[in-house]
Amino acid sequence: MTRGRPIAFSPDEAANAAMRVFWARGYESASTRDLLEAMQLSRSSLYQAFGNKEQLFLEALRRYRESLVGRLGRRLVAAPSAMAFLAGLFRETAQEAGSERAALGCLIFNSASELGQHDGLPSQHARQSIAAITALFRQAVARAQAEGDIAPDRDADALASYLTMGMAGLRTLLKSGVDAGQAGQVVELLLDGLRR
Amino acid sequence: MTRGRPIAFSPDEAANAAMRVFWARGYESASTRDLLEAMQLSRSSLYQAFGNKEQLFLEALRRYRESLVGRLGRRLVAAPSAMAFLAGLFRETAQEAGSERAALGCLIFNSASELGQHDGLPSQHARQSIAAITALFRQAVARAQAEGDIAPDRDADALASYLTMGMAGLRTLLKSGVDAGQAGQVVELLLDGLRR
DNA sequence: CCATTTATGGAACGATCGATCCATAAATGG
DNA sequence: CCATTTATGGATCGATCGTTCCATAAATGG
Repeated sequence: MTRGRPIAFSPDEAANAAMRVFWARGYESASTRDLLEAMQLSRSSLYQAFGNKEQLFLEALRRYRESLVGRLGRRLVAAPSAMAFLAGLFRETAQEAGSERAALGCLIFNSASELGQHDGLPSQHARQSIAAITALFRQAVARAQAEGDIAPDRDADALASYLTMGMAGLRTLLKSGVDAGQAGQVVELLLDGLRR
Repeated sequence: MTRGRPIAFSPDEAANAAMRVFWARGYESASTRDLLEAMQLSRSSLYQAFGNKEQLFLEALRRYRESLVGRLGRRLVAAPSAMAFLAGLFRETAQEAGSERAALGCLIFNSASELGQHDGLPSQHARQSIAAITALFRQAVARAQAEGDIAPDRDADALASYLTMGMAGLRTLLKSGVDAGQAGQVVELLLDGLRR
């Protein structure tokens, strides 16, 4: 059935390598040289397999979103309570302070900041990803209300946006070099805002 | 005293024009072509007057910070109460939703996100600017405590960082295209977290 | 074993990047 | 008016950008 020379690389691993490059350097600043080196393939193969830089970036955004939302969704389902999930997520993020991971930030928020309200597909994708994060937070808030940890009369949509704002702001603080102590205190204040 | 041909442009206006370009496009994406066009001067004049792109960017960051911190400082002093200052600032920012101004974001947070924890002077400058914003918020919180709007036993430093996180997160939400209604609700939740 | 198909390596493309250089313009002090 | 000093416009630099193209390698089906 298949004819011709078979590819000598894993498209999956190559795409993940590209994602890491975009994550660390941003869309514009990530050069094709950087990408080729990290993906360990030749120019021809990159363009043959992924089209061009923008399409490769879209693939990276897609993978990042799918991985993030999937992981958080599973974690929410497995958590003993939605509030425990939210508190754990934000506290762990605060604990990243000072690490290389903290310096990376989040590819979605990074891209939203870099691309803003552009017309292109990457910008649209980033905005949709933020909406997906907010939707996940909304699920968590609704469950926390059902579990009695958040008052049922509070606006779940507003609280979800509040959490998205909190995560975006927290990631900015971590990028600006805030220490784990400060980040932890901020997160506790953020969580207090949830409980009442 | 002064010899030679006088400059035919206003360095002050030129620097402000450069600041607006960096604000709208980011550091790396702002090309010297963009800058020259906005500043309305020739390459020679730019390099003669401002050194190079990085030094011009530093000047832009310096001006933005001075303008922002100065304006907010005056506004805080003039406000009937520190809490009124904070509520007004965040509510007005939320009202920018959907506007071109909202798409621009804040040059300081934009730069912190783009440059992260780099070694260079621009990154350092952005981090110091975030610290300056937090310091201003701390003043406001301390005054609000003295004025009875925030309980005196609360940690002013933590609340100041909480506000910086809130502003950074709010700017990200605005960039991602959230509407004024959602932004307004988020800000009210943020302000509730201040009062208790 | 040959014709066909696909992947690969690398040269090369035009465009643009930030930066430098030089001839010329336009002011000054003497 | 002339010598000097500084600013300006524009050509030009080497490097790098994203992308395309072509010759070659490596697999397949017949």
